[in-house]
Amino acid sequence: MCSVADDRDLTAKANIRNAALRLFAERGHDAVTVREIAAAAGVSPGLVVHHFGSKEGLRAAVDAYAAQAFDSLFAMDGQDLASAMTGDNWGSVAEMLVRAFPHGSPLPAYLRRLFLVNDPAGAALFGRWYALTRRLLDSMTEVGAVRQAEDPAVRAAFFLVNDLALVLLRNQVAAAIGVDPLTPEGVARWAQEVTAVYTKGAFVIAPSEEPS
Amino acid sequence: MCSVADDRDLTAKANIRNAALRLFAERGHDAVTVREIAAAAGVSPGLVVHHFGSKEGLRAAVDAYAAQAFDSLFAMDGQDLASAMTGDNWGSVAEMLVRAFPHGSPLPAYLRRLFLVNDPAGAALFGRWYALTRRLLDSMTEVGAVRQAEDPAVRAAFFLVNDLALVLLRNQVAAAIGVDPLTPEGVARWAQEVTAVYTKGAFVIAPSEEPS
DNA sequence: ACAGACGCTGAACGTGCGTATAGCCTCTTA
DNA sequence: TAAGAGGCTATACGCACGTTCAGCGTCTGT
Repeated sequence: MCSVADDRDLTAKANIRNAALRLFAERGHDAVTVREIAAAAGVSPGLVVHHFGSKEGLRAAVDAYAAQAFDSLFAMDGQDLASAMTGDNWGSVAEMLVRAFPHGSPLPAYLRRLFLVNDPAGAALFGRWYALTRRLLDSMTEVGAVRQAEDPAVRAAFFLVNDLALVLLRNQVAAAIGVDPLTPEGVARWAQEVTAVYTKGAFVIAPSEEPS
Repeated sequence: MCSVADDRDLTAKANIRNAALRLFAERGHDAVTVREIAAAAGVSPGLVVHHFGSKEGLRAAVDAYAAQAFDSLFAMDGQDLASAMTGDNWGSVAEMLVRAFPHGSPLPAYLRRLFLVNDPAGAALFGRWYALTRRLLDSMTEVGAVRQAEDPAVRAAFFLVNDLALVLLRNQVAAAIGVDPLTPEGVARWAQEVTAVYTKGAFVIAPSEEPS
């Protein structure tokens, strides 16, 4: 019964969890061995299973820790919702991540793993964020900050997916445009162009447009 | 010296490669064993290494096969470039994938893995597609089909990344909107809304907009 | 001071992996 | 028909993995 000590994260147990989080994010669960995690945390392999029961238990603990970190973005997003509804800037998941996590944090990469491995935790996270995006867009539509969507479900998915794509393809985007998009400078440059497309559009309407 | 027989893909070697492609796409290279690939192909494990030298050799062969399949999309995109420049519909990577690969093809999932693992092949593919997107947008800008971008490099990355996101988050999007976006029906519904945003925009311009 | 618990280590165990090897069966070629 | 090559299998080997276990030091409560 140690329900008090797990908040104070200065212990070896926390070191193991942090090392595992970083290694899992970098290389994936299967490609990381318990011995590597132990070495990175400066402890023996036996201590890992002593604290977490098994490698799978460690994975669950890391998942829970990351999920808590990501859910803390919800509260922040709740108050961002009001400012976003003014419509004067683009409040995105990527911007939230940049503001919430310091440079070099393994959490964006861990988020990427969650989505790309079809992890149930990732699916649940996507579902919550999708519902949030949908509600946000509905609210903004009522206020008149965004146009009425032809297909609200798809548009909410489109917006969310575009934000997440910046996290998922961070490295490739950085190589393409020369700036890491998950840095303050990078996200600013990204947001400027995205806002332009989202407000003014990009394609010129063709003269032969079908009314349908 | 068997440089003739490797085109005719009815052999056990091709079966092994196809089984490996499917399993690699579904679960990742490391999570799949040579014994599983052999069982899926209906051969013995020894035959895998006999034909491909090692598991890494098999991986390279599968990579080359997939790269060839994806590069074949280039030619198709070359002739799509002309139709896309008319501006009457949204020619995207996702639409190309839907048209090029039958339902249940492992190639979209394999593409997802390529990007997930920071594979050099994935980085190269992204680079080529980015250059293509950039050129396409430049051409369309000259013709007047799209507005002049404030930041052309970022806008090209934004467009490409949005398309790829549909591939990367296919399952999550399917769960959210109720339709697999990589089916003809799904991509049609997706394209309609995306085209609407790309042409008319989504956000209403706020009265207090900073010029700067 | 003593006893129990806890954090932690180092060595060991069993398993499943990728790979090597020896040999079988079936074609082809002369 | 004899001989050789190549597709293919069965078995086994060595290794690295996750996990177990006996035991060490230290800290805490009585």
